[in-house]
Amino acid sequence: MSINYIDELNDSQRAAVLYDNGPSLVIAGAGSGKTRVLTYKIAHLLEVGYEPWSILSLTFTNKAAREMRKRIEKQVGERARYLWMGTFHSIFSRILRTECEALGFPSSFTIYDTADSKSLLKSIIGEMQLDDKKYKVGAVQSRISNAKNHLILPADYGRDAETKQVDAANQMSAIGEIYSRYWQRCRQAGAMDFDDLLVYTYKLLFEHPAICKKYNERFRYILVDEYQDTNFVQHQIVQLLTKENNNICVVGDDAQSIYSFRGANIDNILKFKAIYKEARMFKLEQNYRSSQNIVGAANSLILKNREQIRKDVFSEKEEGELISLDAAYSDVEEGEIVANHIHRLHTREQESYADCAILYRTNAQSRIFEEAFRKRSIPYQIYGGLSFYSRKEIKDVIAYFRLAVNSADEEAFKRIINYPTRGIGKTTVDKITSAARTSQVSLWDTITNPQQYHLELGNAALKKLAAFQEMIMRFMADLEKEDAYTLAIRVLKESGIIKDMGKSDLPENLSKRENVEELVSAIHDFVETRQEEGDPHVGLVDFLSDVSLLTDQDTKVDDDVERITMMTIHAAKGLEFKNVFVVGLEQNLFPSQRCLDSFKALEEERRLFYVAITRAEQRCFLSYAKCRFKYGKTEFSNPSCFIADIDSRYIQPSAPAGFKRAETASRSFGSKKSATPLFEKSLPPRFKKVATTSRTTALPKGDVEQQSGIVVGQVIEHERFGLGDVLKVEGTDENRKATIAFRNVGTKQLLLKFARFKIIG
DNA sequence: CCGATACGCATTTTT
DNA sequence: TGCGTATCGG
Repeated sequence: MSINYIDELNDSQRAAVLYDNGPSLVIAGAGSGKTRVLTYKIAHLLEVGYEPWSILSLTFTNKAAREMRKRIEKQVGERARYLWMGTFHSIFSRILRTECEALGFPSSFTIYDTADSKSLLKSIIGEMQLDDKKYKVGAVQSRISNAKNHLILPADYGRDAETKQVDAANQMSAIGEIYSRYWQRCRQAGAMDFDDLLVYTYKLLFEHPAICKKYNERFRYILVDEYQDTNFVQHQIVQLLTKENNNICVVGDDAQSIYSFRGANIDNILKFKAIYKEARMFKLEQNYRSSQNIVGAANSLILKNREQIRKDVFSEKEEGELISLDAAYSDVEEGEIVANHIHRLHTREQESYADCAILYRTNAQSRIFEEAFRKRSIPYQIYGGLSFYSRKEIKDVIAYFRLAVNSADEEAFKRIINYPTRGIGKTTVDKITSAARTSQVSLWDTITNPQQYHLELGNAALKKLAAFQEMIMRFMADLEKEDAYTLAIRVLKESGIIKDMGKSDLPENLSKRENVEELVSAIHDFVETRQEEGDPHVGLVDFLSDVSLLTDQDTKVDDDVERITMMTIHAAKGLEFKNVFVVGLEQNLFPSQRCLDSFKALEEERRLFYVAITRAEQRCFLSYAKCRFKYGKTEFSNPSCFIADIDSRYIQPSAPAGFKRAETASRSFGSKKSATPLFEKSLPPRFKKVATTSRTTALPKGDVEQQSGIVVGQVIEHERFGLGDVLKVEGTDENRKATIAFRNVGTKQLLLKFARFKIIG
């Protein structure tokens, strides 16, 4: 087996692949074959003598890791199995499981997900008797997470001047104390949250030179994908792991850094060469995905960003269609316009629905498109929303597993102590909690030795607790004996979950049962796969350590049916579609208004738009609405400033009839608005009701007649439906209605009393 | 312990 | 506006 580097790689890809002597930075423009380079590079390393287990490659998603492993398998076969390949979190949790005794953690430590960590923070805020209106759990959580990402531990937190200042400004000066307690409580519970997996890995390597050395010797070559999305602590860990061999290859695209709100630090990639002084830089600039027009448009857009590594992305594909730009009057009309486009593509161009994607800035925007598609029976699929593993029923079941594996797990305990209902109410739980706090032991220990920890409860309550405790003990006893699947079934039966869920046949209950069944079958699959791989005992412990790091992205969606994909732009990163619709291009939506005051944030939004456009292979459609229903109100806005950032020669100049008018109209409207920002809240004068029969001051009939005097053949411009031709006018006075054929929304009957429109001609 | 009702909040979310 | 959660009362 030999790799044909000449035929399968272009010059710059080949150079990046073959360079294996010291650190390198691969700047991979959108669609430039980044994964190809990574897989070939690993194949090359194997060919020149690296053992598979001495190569570590880190990704951000399980999906990316799986796909890469699959592709490498195709090239090098069996050996791919022994590569260290996975997400930062999964690889580090694996290391931590073997080494964490050095940190004072049990190897069976629990991983707290965001919900667990929120719940713990809530308890702490309550215990400290802080005002939970001032100390919002989410805000506190993100402050702590931010500190961890910057390796500021509780002991240093108060000392950090900037941190202190920010917290004081937000009237949350107790955050440091909350952080300390949270840190302590996680330790007591034998739990790490997602950030801890990184922080403790760093601590492990930094404070234990022998362990650091061991892993430096193990990993002789390290590759990191999506380097633009790494945060400070990830960057530090990578540095610790590479300090002996200095063999590192990072791949990324600064232009696609869109996760700074999660701590991603674009400087890691921008300043890579400052840290690894002798690093070689390779630029992959040929885009194999998109037409020349799309690449040109994206380039012209990103050129407006100041902070970036210059590159000349080019395409040798066909020139392709120009980018289409549609101005809609309202969010509803935008939905109709997009649906019309897709309908046209489907019937006239034989495009599959599966080749079309709607990309938006916020999840809330999906609804209008759903309605438009449903109306036309166009199949669609929405990505995002509640993930499988964060559903209540799934978390409840898993909490049983967690408590059996790690009895100190406080969040798991609280979740299931009275689920299914076993008569252990809030008062009892409060007593357990305070007894546990006083003695500094876990909730579990407290109910195991109630008298030792002064748990003052009635006999009935004690009896119920003992029964609960015995049940969990039975599961604990069999952790080693039984496989995950068998034990999971027993947990479901003996805990009474199955009985509880069988109680009602309400649709939501049915779906809960389905979900639990899906979980059980996932456990079954897990056990079988591991057994096939030669693992003699696959217990719940193993399942748990795997499942905590899974996300929605890992649950498969059946793609047998051809349907339109709808998702946020963030979710679309790394994907590609023949036809892409980027919608809601309005000021205050995209870019989001929270970004307008910060230069850095605005550039990130622009990168987000860049990511959106570069998902398209052949056609890219942009659209915006002049008004949009938001929080129960109609809000008006201007087209996104990003539209003007695209060189106009890439944009289809001749919009269909009506659009030009809309353009000019919105522009003149816009100039007014920017002069007086208050104005956007009120209804613009041109959309005053034509026929006003206000409740308080009813106009005389004659006036109504005159004002609502629209006649067949006229063209009107409606506030939400846009341009339309008057087909018919009937009825008198208050019941007067008109039938209007709107150009983009179809024919509608409007009661003139309520209709907001103006007569154009 | 559940249901009704009120209240507040409302980007993006790889792990 | 519309949802998810918090709280109170039966």
